[in-house]
Amino acid sequence: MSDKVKIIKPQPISGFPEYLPEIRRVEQLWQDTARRVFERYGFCSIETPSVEAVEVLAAKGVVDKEIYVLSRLQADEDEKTEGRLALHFDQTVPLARYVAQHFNGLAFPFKRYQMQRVWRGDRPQDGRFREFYQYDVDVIAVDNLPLHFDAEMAQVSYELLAELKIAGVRLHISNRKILQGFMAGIGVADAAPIVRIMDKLDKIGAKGVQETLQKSGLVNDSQIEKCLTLAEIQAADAGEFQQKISVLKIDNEILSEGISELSFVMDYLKDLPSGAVLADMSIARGLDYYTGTVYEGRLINDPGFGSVIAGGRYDDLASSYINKNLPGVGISLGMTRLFSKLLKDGKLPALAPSPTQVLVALPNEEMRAAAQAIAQQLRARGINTEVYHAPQKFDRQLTYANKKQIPFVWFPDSGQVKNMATGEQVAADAASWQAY
RNA sequence: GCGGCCGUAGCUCAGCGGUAGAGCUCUCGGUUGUGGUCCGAGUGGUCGCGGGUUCGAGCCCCGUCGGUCGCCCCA
Repeated sequence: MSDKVKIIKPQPISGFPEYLPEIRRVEQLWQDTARRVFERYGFCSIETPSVEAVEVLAAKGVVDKEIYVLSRLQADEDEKTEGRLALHFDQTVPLARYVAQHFNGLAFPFKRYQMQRVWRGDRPQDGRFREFYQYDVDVIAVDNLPLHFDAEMAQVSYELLAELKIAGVRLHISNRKILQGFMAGIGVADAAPIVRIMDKLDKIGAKGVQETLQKSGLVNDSQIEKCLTLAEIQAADAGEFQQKISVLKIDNEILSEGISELSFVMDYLKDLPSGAVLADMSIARGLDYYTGTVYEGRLINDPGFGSVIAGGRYDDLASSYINKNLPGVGISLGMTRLFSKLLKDGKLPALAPSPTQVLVALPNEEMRAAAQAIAQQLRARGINTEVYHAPQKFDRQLTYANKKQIPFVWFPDSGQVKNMATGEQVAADAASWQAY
């Protein structure tokens, strides 16, 4: 109580999410689950610094307007130009740098997962943050990386979502070579801008894509028709995909290669539940460096929300940092985006704000040692236990347990345990008591 | 970076020229140290900030900052 102290009004920083304990516990549950699933497939964990040298981040010619540069509040002029550091905007570039740097210390194919925050200076929006978690899974090999890994990425992603009981996400898969070969086959020189428009198919519809392409003036009507035909191809399995794409009748070597690769991947995934993955020719993520398989996870019921998973295969990932040929394939799960969506829709599991299972009540100061002894016995048996901090009236202590949703309260004076959900109270022994 | 909407209590919002409100939260109480439900009472706001119009501004005008939605781009 002072009118002299200047209060700095606490307020959230847009684009930098933070949660109450009960929500954070769900986030932790996601992380624990992801770790278990990734390790089940033999991926090991690495962690890289939050910052990289600006020149490392910029090596792939990424737009730098979204990169946060790090500087001290009072930096000398020469520090501002030399050896600048910036927050990483993804985990693929740091991985490439890491692999190049530790090349001799790693066994290949190198399978790693990485669950860190990344930063982008983009304008925040629904589902778009400036600081967010990505769970990245990648495999990097020397010279040759078997296609099985491309399928494994989809499999791991699916398995994680299933384990988290997240329904409504579908992984769309394509292959960059198909678009590339197709564009060459119909006589388009610069595919990128056209592909970017085709990518909006699910958002603006076939008509929207057609009109946008017409307005762009980059392609003629006959080409537009072919582009639309291609973009609208979706298939649940390899057989359906080959049947649908064969009607295009475009002869191009790269196109054929892409078709065969995508068929292989889809065939490998045939045992996943139907609807889990979908071959989809309209997707066009990461035009800059993906060279083969590309993935994009979208919400089935809200396609306009944006992608929650993105990834793909890239040849020579680390060529900017080492003179080796290191092909890789990886997938990045945009967990903060997905998390915020489920939170908003009320679809996250409801957890208590505290991990405490038993609150040992404190009747009076004389009982403190006895309360502590009970708590230690329970903790030794793996039960999360806390002792109430002060000898207050029991209604205060119970209110505390109630607010933290602690399921059991132990009364050391009577030697009884109260089940907060049922109100039932029974005698118990800390050496053998079971919660349920 | 460019356009539309919005800033009132801790939270969600009502009030749209004339004494600043509701619900939820929070605190206390409803005798016997036993919570949640229910009932009662109470705390809490220079109405984002600065200027202007007016007898009078939360309300109208200008500016500014912040938020939000869409576009670009992306997880």
